[in-house]
Order: sequence, then C-alpha cells, then structure tokens
Amino acid sequence: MRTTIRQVAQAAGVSTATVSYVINGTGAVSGETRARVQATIAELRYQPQYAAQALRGRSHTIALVLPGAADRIADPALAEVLAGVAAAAVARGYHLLLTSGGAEDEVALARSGRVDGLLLFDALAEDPRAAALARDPVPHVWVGARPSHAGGALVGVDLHRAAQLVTQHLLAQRRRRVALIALPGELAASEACFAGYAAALAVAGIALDTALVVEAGRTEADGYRAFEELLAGETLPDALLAASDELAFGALHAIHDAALEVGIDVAVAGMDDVPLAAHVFPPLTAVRQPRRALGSAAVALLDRQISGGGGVEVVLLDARLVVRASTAG
Amino acid sequence: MRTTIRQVAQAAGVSTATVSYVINGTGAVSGETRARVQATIAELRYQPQYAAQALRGRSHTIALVLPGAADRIADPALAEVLAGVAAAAVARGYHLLLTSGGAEDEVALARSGRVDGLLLFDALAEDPRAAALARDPVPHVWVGARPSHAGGALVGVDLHRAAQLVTQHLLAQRRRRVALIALPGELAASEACFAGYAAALAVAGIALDTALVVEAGRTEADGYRAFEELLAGETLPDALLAASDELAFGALHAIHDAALEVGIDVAVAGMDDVPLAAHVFPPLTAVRQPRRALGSAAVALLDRQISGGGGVEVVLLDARLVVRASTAG
DNA sequence: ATACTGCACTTAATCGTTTAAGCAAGCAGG
DNA sequence: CCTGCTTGCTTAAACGATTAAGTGCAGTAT
Repeated sequence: MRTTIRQVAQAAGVSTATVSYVINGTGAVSGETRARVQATIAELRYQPQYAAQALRGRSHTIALVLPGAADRIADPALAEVLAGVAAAAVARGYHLLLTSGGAEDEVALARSGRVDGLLLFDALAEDPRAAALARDPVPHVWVGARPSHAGGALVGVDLHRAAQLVTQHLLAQRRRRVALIALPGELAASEACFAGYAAALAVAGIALDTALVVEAGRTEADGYRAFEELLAGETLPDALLAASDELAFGALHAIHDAALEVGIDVAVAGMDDVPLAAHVFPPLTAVRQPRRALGSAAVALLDRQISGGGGVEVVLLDARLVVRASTAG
Repeated sequence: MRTTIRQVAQAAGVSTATVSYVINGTGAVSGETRARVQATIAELRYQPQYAAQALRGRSHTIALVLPGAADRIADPALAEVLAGVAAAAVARGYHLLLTSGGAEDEVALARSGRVDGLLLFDALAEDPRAAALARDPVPHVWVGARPSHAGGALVGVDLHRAAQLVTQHLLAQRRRRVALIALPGELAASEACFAGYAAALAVAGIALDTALVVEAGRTEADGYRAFEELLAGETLPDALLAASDELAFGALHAIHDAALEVGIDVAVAGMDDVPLAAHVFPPLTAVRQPRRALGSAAVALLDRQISGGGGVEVVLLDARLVVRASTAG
C-alpha cells in the first residue's frame, strides 16, 4: 500500500492535521515538530495523494480541447500556441489535460471537477461546444476564434485585419488577380479571413472574383490540390493568399510542378509564419501571428475566470507582415 | 453547490448505493428502479465527481513527459507520435496529461496517483529521469529511444538500421562524401543514428571523415547553420544525411543560398518523412518512421504495465525509405 | 413447516486529505 | 485569583464516490 498521511503522523508522533499543516505551511507548528515531521516525510518517502486533495479543493488542471486531437496536434501553427499555453500553465500551477471527444464530453470534464476550465481551439462557425457551454456555464476561453453567435472569452488575432494587410501587400506589388485558398468554411476563422481579403479588394476598387476563391482542407496536400483547381479555372491568378502556411506550402509545390515561378508568375503569402516559412523555397511571405503570446494570454484569462475574477473579455493581438521572396517579384 | 449522488438518491427515493449501481451497471437493480434513477440523474443533471472516483480507483490518466514541453511540442515529427498516442489513449479510456518539469516531478506525479503511468519522450543518453525511475518503479514506457543504461519498456524505431538504410541509398547514388548533420549529442537517439551512418560507410569500405559530421540543434535554423559549417570545411560533401527532417529543411535552404543544386551537387535525405517532406522543394527523400503506430504501441505497452501485465518489453518498429527528388540526381 | 436460494435493495465502511472547532497550558493584565 | 489571549497541538467532520456485507421478502425445494 501507499504511504498515507496517517502513517506519517503515527511515525512522527503527531496527528494527521499537524502533518498537513507542515506540508502546506498553514496552521501553527513549532520548529521542532516541523523538523521532525519533515524528516519523517522524507524517510517514508511520503507523497500526498492527488485525488484526495482534489476531492476537497480544485483540480488545478486545464483542458486543451482540440476537436479531433489526433490530427490537429500535428499542426505546427497550433503547436506554437500550445507551447505558449504550456509555459503559462506551468507558471500558474496548472497541469494540462489533452482532450478530443464530443462537445458534451468536454463540459462533462469540467462539471466532474476533473478540470477547472477549458481552452477551446478550432472553433467552428456553428460549434456544438458553444451550445453545450451555454447550457452549463463553466470557465472557458476560445483561442484563435469564436463561434459566430457565442459569447464567452476570446483570445485571438485580428484575422480580418491580418488578411487585409497581406492582401494589400499583394496588391501593392501590382498584382490584380489575387486568389484566396480558404480554410474549411465551417471554421470560424475562415470567415474573418475571407472578410479581410474581400475588404482589401474593395478598398482597392477591385471586384471580387469568386472563381479565384477556393475552399480547401488544412494539409499541404489540400493546398496543392486547391492550386491545381485554380489553374484549371478561367482566370489565372497572379497572386495567392493562403489562409494557412501549410496550405501555402502545398500551393508552392503545385506552382512549381506547373512550371510557374513563385514570386514572378505568382506571388504567394501565408497567414501564420511558422518557423519553416523562412526556410522553404522560396521563403514565404506571411503575417506573423504572436502565437506563443496568444497561448499565455489565454491561460491568463482562463485563470482569472477560474479564480472568480471579472466577466467576459476579448483579447485581440496584432499580427505583422513579414515579407520574403515569395512575394518579392 | 454541485449535485451529489446523495441528492440523486434522495430525489429518486433510493440509497446512494443503488444510484452507483445504476451508473456503473453493477449490482442488481430492477428495471423500474433503474429507469427512475436514470430519469432523476438526467433531471438533476448529475455528474459524478472525478476526484471522488479516483480516490478509490485509478486515475485513468497517462502523463506525456516532454522535457521542455514548451518548445518540443512544436516538432511536427513528435506531433505525429502524439497523434497516435492520443488516438490509442482515447480508445483505452485514458486521458492525457501534458507535462514538462524536472525528473522528480514526473515520478511524483505518478506516486501521487495523478497519473497511472508515464510516456517518456526525448530520452537523453544520460537521463536524470532514468535515475528517478530506478529509485521508484512506476509504470513507464520510453518512446523513440531509451537512455544508455536504463532498463524499462521501449517503443521505438530501429534508428541504427534506418540510418544505415538511408546512407546506403546515398552511397548507391555514387555519392562518396556523405555528410551527417546529427542531433544534439546528449539525445539518446543521436547515438544510434550516428552508428547506423558509420556502419553503412564501413560496409562500403569508406573511411569515416569526422570533418563531415556536424552536431546541430533541432530547428531549421540549426540545420541551415550546420550546412554552412560543412561548406566552410575542407571537404565539400556531395551528399547529406540529416538526422531529422527539420534539420534537412534548413540544410536545403542553405544549399540553395550557396547556389548549389539539391539532388545534383548535393543529395539530401532526412530521417522522419514528416508530411511536409513531400512538399518542400525539391521533395525530400527520407525514411518514413511509423510515428502514429509508434504512439499507439507505446500506449498499449503502458496500459499492459498499468493493468499489472507482463514485464519489460522492447518494441522496435521498422522504417522504410521513401525516395524523392532530393536524392534523385 | 423448514430451509434454502436469489433478488433488490440498504447500511456503513472506506479511500486520503483538509480544516473548522476544540482544548490544554502558559502567560500577561487587571 | 480570575479573565482573556496566544501557542501548539488534537479531534472529528467534511469532501463524494464505491462496494462488501447485511436485510427483508418472495419463491422454491425438501
């Protein structure tokens, strides 16, 4: 059997309460007794049982809710956000529980006290999790984007502005037929990205050509196929905005295979600036999203909610453009 | 206050035991009572408290131990292993706890019952975690590689064989000055990779030129710098084995910046075959490691250990070579 | 009639902590 | 000498589930 606080108490000749006080630094314990108890703890290699502690207090755990975790964790952009989350969580004394599962499952996780709050990734425009959360208010923060009609805290990047920024950059290179490879339409982030793209075109007085907008998946292979689709269309694009770097990488590949030259025939830009963006050929222009900061801001916000602090907040961080060879025609 | 099993019992006019039996499908409960209890549970929106359950039984949680989680999770190769782990964990009813922290911390995590076992990543040749585990035997599996003198279960790829395979492939292309960009030497995986490389050279009767072996970090930028270092050396390599795809990507970039042509002047191969490998320019030859399978095998092994099953096991999966343009001179 | 069996429950112990409340002793102030 | 306060402990009640053991009752075998 495991060593319990009772065994420690007995061995040290005190009550369990005293041992607990020593461990937690609460209560009034004399120096002598404290030393004796600590020695006993060390000797018996006593380790308090987490479940017993959690039964009374909080779980000190945060859930990372990735729909389809199995695949999504492989996204390098997401990984950097997670890195920020991990660092902030450790700093605040939280552990991280990785979960996929259905909408109800995550809420159940919180209601069962297994986690103190939820960090929600990859929001869909119509997200079943939003409904589940409306029914049962548990502490939560949307990271990246928020479902259309959902309230709740949000930490994200102003994607509208970011997309507009890149599109303007492409237009400034005298490109006129700017294509967009969008993320799956059901993603909440997809909407804002398209809106920013459209806004930039409108400002420049260029009509939106729906033939230049293709909706794709999330992988490089999806980006490849999407550009093939654009090639097969009537209007050949002279610039391309990919809604994620991964899509951009796939498109770069397709452009090369089509014997076109990136940066000359087609300028290409991405929306993440993952570390690899600087190292593909040619290096990719992209808006750099402050992903680590985003992760830690999300934890900070959630922590405040859990600790009973203030109401709903929305934090939007700024992205900035990093110009590289892929648009340097 | 939260709804407890007692409140459910009272509302349904039964004892807490009966409610528990209904929930867990144990004990003997009449259909009528069962229905009534279930209705009450639904009505009161009752959710069993995790901590209370865990206090008696197991935690049904596995720790993912990533030293320096904050950075390591961003590695796409690791991410795919995690994807495999996540899928298998869900299938077996485990949740995943993401942890970084010191060597002792992880063991404490297990000893406190917060997790049932550990999945250990990124083993160092001299790993402090091995010492901590030797002192306190808790269920654990090393994933990828195992510290030099550590026992314990291991799920990995035969890196020696994999490295030998790629090196042979490079030699078969009539390359004679095959360079190696190695992972940091303190990683346990680094050793096997070097050994395989050296073995292939030996078999081909080529002397090992230590000037052609460079130790690097883990990022693309490290790969870039490492190749620059090789360029600055006396012998110009005509082939390059990078110990990870990320290093390879960085090297591709450096080769291009040096106005050399990949596949002509220098053949390049990687050791992971991450999804992106097929989409960089030129597409990268690499050994495909069965990373998802590796992840789920690790969970399977750990689960068996936790459930009291058999002793230490070592599972080595096979990698296979995927030839692409980067070595197709 | 008696004993046995099985069903459908209840009672109460148990898991290992934390912490409010209680208590004894010592001491200062009146 | 009594009161009140502080110090350093102990006692025991939570926390919310699971589950071994017990109970009452109906039905069946002897």
